[in-house]
Amino acid sequence: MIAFPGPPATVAEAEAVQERLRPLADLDDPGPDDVEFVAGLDVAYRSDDELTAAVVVLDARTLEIADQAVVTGHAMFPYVPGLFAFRELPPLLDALDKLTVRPELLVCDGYGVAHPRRFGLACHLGVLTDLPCVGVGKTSFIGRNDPPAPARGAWAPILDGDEVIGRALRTRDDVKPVYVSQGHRMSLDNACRHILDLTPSFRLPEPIRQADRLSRR
DNA sequence: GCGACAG
DNA sequence: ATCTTGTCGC
Repeated sequence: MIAFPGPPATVAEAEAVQERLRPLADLDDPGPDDVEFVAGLDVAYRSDDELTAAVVVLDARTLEIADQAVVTGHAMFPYVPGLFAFRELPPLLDALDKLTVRPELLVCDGYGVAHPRRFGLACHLGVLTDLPCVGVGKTSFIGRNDPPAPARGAWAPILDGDEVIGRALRTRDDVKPVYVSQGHRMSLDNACRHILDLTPSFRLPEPIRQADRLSRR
């Protein structure tokens, strides 16, 4: 695990960190076909800067909880679209360190390469842990996409100009899609396959739902 | 120049 | 993210 350096002092510095780390994200590794344990990560905000980070490890086959960890802390960086990893990363890394069961795949809320500098939270988290990592956003951020067909499993590419940066993936019939993008060591195809497997009942993947639930307690 | 803008 | 009532649908 690479230690998280102190928070950047300025927006420009934070952007420079992303530019510097971007080449370290592995977008060519297709990633594992199967994993035993998957972790979902989420952060809830209590007030302006008090936050609670939660990580829940699930058995990827049964989707039962195998381990979990919570960390409360204070945001050391303001919320700036494109830079919110600098708010959530420190407590999330602390929570990951508290785990007993080691996940082989990370699923985090927010984006990976579908980001202004192609280095969203999922990339940052993946690079620092060197674990396969996928980003799942709940709302659109960067790029444009046609609405996918209404059936679960349907998807449409998220395009930034000619570049495919992710997929709008329908995880439930007739429910708005989630936005999947590569973080680290996992292809977009494989990522979407895993996300569908991890989303049997609700709109959001089970690891994220559980982490969200845990973070608000 | 003016909005839009993950959580 | 969070502040929040009722309401539609399975």
